[in-house]
Amino acid sequence: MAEVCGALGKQTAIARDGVGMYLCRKGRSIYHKDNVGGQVHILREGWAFRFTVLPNGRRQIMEFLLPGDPVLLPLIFLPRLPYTVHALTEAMLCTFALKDFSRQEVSSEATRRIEIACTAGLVRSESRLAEINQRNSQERTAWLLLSLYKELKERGFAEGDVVPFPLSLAHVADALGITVTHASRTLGALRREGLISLSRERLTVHREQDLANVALLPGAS
Amino acid sequence: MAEVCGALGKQTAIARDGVGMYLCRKGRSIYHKDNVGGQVHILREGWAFRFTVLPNGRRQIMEFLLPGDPVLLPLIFLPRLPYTVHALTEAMLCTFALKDFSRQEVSSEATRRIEIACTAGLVRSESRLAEINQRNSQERTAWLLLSLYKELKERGFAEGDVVPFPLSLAHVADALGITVTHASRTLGALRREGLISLSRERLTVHREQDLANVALLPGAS
DNA sequence: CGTACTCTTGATACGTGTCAACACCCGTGG
DNA sequence: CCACGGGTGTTGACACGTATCAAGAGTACG
Repeated sequence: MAEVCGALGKQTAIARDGVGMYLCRKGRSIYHKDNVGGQVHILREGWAFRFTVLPNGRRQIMEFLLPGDPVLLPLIFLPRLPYTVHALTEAMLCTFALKDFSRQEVSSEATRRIEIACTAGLVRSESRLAEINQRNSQERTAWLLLSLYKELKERGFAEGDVVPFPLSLAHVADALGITVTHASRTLGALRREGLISLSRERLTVHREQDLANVALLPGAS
Repeated sequence: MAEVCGALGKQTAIARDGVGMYLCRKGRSIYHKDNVGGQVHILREGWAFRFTVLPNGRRQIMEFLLPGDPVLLPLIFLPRLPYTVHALTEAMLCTFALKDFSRQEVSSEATRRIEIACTAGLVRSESRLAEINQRNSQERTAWLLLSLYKELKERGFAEGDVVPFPLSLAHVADALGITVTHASRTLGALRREGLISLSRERLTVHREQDLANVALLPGAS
C-alpha cells in the first residue's frame, strides 16, 4: 500500500501485491454513477474523463485524467459519486479494493496523505467553475489548452512544445459548455493567430505567453 | 469536540469549552485567501458566501453558507484555500483552532465524520459546474432560487412558502455568471410568470413544481 | 469503395452584455 | 425636518457572442 499512497501526488503508481490491473478500451466506461462500493483505480497509461449528464441531455465533462492520476479517489470516503468516468484512449488501470484503505491497513501518515490528495483534487476541481463560468469561449478554450499543456509538460509528456491531445471537438465543447460548432470556430481563431497548432491528436503551443494572455491567466502581462 | 463533529452534517453547532465566538458585520471578511493557518468556523447565525476574484476582476460566488454550515472545513486538511468568505448578513460565528482537530484530539470515528462531511461538501460544490455551465440564464436563476428555497425549508427557516433571501442582484449575478442587468430581467420574467415573489429580502415560491421544470431539475415532469 | 463520423464554414436567429437613464430606498448631514 | 448622495433595482436600445441549422470536405474504418 505504500506504493499506492506514494502515488497520490501526481506520480505514476506501481502496481504490486494484491492489486488488479486491466486494460480498458477507448470509449468504455471505467466507473458509472449508479455503481456502489466501487474500487479506486489509478490510471497507469492513457487518458480518461469524468462527467455527468444532465436531465436535458447535455454532458458536462468535469475533468480530464492523465496517466498517473487516481480515478475517483473520494470513493474512499463516500460510497458513491455522481460522476461517470470513460476512457478517452485505450487505458491501463490498476485497481485497489476499498477495504485496503481501512484504518487497520494504512498508517496514520498514509491516511493523512490520502485526505490531502483527495481534498486538494476536489478543491482544484471546484475552482474550474470560476475559470469557465466567468470567461468567454475564446478565453475558456485557451485556458483548457494551456492547462492541459502545462500539466502534460510537467509530467514529461511533451516533446518540445508538442503534447499529445486525444480530445475530439465534442470533448472540448462539453468540457467548456459551448457547442461543437463554436469550439471549432474558436480553435480556428487560435490557430489563425498562430498561437497553436492542432492536428492528428497533437497539440503544439507556439507562443505560450500569448496564449496565457488570451486565457486571462494570472502570470500573464 | 464531540459537539463540533456532530455539527458537521447540516445541524447547528453548540459552542463549548475552549471555543471562541464572535459577531461579524454584514459585508466584512471571515476568511481571506491569503490567510495561512486559519481557523475553522461554524456559522451559527446569518448568511455568508464563498467566492474568488479572477484576474479580469470578475467575481465567482461558489456557494452561499447558511446558519449551521461549517465555513471552509477543508482547512483541516489543507493549510490554505483559494477562496474568500464574506458575511452576507450580520453573522455569528464560532471558532475552532485547527490543532483541536489533530489525531490526538479526536477519535477515529470523528475523523471519519470530518472526512465524509468535507468530501461530500466539495463534491456537491463541484457539481455546481454542471448545473450552471449547461443551462441558460433563466434555468440557472430558477435553479439557484429553488435550491436555496429547498435547503432553507429543510432547515426550518421557511414560513409556509416564504423564506428569507438576503442576496442582492449582484450576488445572484456573480453566482450564476450573468450580469446584474440580465439577472434583473430574468427574475422579472419569473415574477411575471407568477412562479415567485421577491421583495424586502423575502422569497416566495408560489409554484414549486413549475419552478423545478424551469430549472430543468430531475424530479420535474 | 462506400459509409459513418468528425471537422469546417456559412447564414441566420436568439440570448446576453453593454451603456444609459431613471426610480427607489435608505442613511447621512445640514 | 428636509435635502442630498450613494447604492440598488428596473427598463430600453443596441451591439456582440453564441446557438442553430445546413451543407460540404476530410478522415477513419469496415
